[in-house]
Amino acid sequence: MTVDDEIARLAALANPHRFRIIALLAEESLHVSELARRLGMSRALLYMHLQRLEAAGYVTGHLELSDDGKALKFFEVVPFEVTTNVASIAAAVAADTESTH
Amino acid sequence: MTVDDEIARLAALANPHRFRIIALLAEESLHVSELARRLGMSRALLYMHLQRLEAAGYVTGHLELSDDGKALKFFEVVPFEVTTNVASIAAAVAADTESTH
DNA sequence: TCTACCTGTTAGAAATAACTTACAGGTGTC
DNA sequence: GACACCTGTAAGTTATTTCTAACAGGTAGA
Repeated sequence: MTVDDEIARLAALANPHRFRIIALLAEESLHVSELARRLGMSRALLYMHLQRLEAAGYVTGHLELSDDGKALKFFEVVPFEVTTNVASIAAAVAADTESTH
Repeated sequence: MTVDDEIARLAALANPHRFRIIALLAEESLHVSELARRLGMSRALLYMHLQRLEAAGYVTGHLELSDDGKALKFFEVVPFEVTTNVASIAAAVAADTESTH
């Protein structure tokens, strides 16, 4: 695990909106507009946060066709476990300085 | 654990400089100027990062008097283990919404 | 006194993240 | 056609974080 990777994983989680997104999706898979309604935030903003979460691998989205023919983008959580401690950080930094030299 | 607390813990780690600071201090306790020299960064900037780390409880600093009478501010890591997963996030969000109502 | 260290703070610039507004396009129903 | 849903993006603003430059003050030795 490289430093950039670990930081990306941590940074993607470090946001109150994204916490609430994960908490909601943990209960049930929801499509974007419904999620925006429940969280009381704009769809455009939600998209940004979903992109960050998806880029880090915490959630995944897929288009689904509803009964009445509408295309809905559903998102669901990808179970994860992020563990960071002194040793893992030291190892990441060491791995980085090794590869650069 | 409240949402703000967990986010503060995660955000405090999510920075390459702070990773390197922790990695260095994991090997040995160092004073600010020496640390700045090894990392190749300005003291003012280092101070900012150390404050964030100390505020989150990852490092701790104390003044120490050297043999020749100079006051040196040494920092050392406080062993930690940060674990985050879907359940812990859901719990934090739930605890938050409980207390607000 | 001058030099070489050290701690500590502040004001402002620069870079990044977060957020808003405003689009364009689609399907189905009244 | 008008309305009520939906996805998706781009431009521009605001807020936050990060970083620089500059300062004030201290001790010890040549």
